[in-house]
Amino acid sequence: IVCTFTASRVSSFNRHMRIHSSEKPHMCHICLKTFRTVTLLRNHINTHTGTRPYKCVDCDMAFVTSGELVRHRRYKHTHEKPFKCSMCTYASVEASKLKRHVRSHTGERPFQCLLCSYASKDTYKLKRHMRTHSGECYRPEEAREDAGLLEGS
DNA sequence: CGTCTTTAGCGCCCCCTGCTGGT
DNA sequence: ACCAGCAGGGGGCGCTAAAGACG
Repeated sequence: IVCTFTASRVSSFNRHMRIHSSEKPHMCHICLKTFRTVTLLRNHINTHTGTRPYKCVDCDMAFVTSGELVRHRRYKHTHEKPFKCSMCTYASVEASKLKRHVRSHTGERPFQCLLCSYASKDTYKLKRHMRTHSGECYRPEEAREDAGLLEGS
């Protein structure tokens, strides 16, 4: 594996290289999940305890991380939308939302249903679609065969 | 070097809307 | 006409991980 990291400092490079190891020395005493840094662990424990140190000054919402607060403020208060679509006037608070939006231009449908020919532009639409397969008389093998997805059949 | 902050990303859920087929 | 089911587009938040910044 060739690591293309281009950090200017050796210390940053050394830290980066640690992500290639599975070393996660900091364990949550509640759920036993482990984390690479104490900061990550602290944030995680806050999700257990309900501690939300980052409070919005314009409403009563509060968040575990500063990033969540910034995003909330963009959505609800500042309406800053840094991610602009190059093909229309759409703009979004989050990059992932822009990515999802762009698929409405390109028609790309990366999320294929394994049981029929339907494919979705985002993960949740596929999940929602899957509910239509969960009715009575549902037989996955038959459905896969119908979709031409069973090998040797 | 360790910690805090910022940025990036995935996931989950919900809402509104339009289409379609059954009644 | 009305309604239910379904998919498209999008808003908002939960949480984790990596990189940047700093004492």
